[in-house]
Amino acid sequence: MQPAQRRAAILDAAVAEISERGFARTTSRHVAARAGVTHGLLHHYFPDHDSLLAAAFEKVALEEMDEVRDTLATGLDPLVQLRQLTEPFGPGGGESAYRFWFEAWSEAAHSPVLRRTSERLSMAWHHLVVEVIERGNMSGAFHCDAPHEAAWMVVALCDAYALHSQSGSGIALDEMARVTRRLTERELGLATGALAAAQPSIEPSRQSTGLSGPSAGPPTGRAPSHMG
Amino acid sequence: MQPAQRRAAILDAAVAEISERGFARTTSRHVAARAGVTHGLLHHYFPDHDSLLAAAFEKVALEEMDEVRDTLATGLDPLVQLRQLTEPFGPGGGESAYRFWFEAWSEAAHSPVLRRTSERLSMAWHHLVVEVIERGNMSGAFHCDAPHEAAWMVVALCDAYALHSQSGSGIALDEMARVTRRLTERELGLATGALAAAQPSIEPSRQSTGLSGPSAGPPTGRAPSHMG
DNA sequence: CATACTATTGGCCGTCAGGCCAACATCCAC
DNA sequence: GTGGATGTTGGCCTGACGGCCAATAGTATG
Repeated sequence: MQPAQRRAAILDAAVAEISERGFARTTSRHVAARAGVTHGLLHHYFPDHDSLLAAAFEKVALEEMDEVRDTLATGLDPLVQLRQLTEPFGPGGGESAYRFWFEAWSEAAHSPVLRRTSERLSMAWHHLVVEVIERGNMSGAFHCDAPHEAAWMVVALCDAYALHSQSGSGIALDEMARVTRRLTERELGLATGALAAAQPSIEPSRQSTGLSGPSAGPPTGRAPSHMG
Repeated sequence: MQPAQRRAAILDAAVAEISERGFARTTSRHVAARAGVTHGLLHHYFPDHDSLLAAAFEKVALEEMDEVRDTLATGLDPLVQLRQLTEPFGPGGGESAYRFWFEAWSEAAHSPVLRRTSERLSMAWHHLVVEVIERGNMSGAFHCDAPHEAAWMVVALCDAYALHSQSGSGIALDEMARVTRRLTERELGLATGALAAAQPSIEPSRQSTGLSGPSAGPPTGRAPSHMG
């Protein structure tokens, strides 16, 4: 196996371990075992344990930001894009894809490095939503007089969505989706049900984040709203 | 020191350690050191490490639910109560009080026990908000046709608030507070600024959660919106 | 005062973590 | 082919963890 592949395999294993056990409980030996190498080899690719965790986090973060850029570039109807933003879970699940980000949020409270990357992603994601809203305003699809604040509402509600799905909640996920949709419609001056009716004419291609195993998420599932 | 006091001191130390280091990194020895006892003594009060963590979590959870009940029982103007719900941070901070709950949310993804308690608190908190909204509807202060969903929005936004404050966010906390307030006003048919103008005539007494050190939070700070 | 029970100490054990490194395997350049 | 750089192994070290327990101090009760 080529060094680049080996390194990628180790990072994939690290991401999987972090998703399952959390940053604090992820051990070098478990990552090595999952990647199919001995623990001594990790030191060859990453100088220490923290470097491995940071690299794994950075990998997922970069892929997420690429996905944000791709979504912006599709040129789809703003209404359709917004629906994709407010419907994080496809039918049949996809919660597991959020687990890594939830761990990252939690760890960011302890790690300045993760916190900075978290902030970058948060801003990028908010910016995406603002852009979509403003495009919808221009095209006449929306009537939102405060895109900046409305975007924060959408982002925050999606984050809370992820939080409830991971930490145990009395609210049903479909109810949460309905609430998010209703908030979005109200803030954007849309008619009730307009968002649910929006269907993509073209499904944009998505790159895997490495989070989804064979049954980890829906084919069209996307990563969490942002991460911070 | 009486056994009950000692046990309480140990639990307080455990809560503080969990808030700072997280569940996974909290060690018996550190808790013992913070409580001013030797590590061997912990085994006298708690059979094992998990029991200690669970007891610490239960302690904070129970205090939180008591506070929920107290808030309901004050009989204050619904508008004032709602403002208290949507303004989790007093002037000058109080973020540290959220840290324990954020850790609990994260840990709930790994622990069925914490997850169940989390769900209980989530339901209790949502129920409180629904009751406040319905009382406001009856008194004429609000005009909300969907208290159930509106309550979830408020709760979710407050949770996202806590999340952003802990995990690093590009959004300023006062902006988040403004967004939350604006959402609440819109969902409840209030005039813009009505919530900010609401001032409590009587400040209800609050019991400490044991989270706030000398400079941990504002005197009037309350615990997070709920926990799940 | 004596006794019994509780609280508390401090040390020991086995386990496992991250870090380190000598040795071996592999592969490409010369 | 030879040699050196690179990839890889597996064992060792130190330290810290949770769990455990014999010994001691303290206290209430008779």
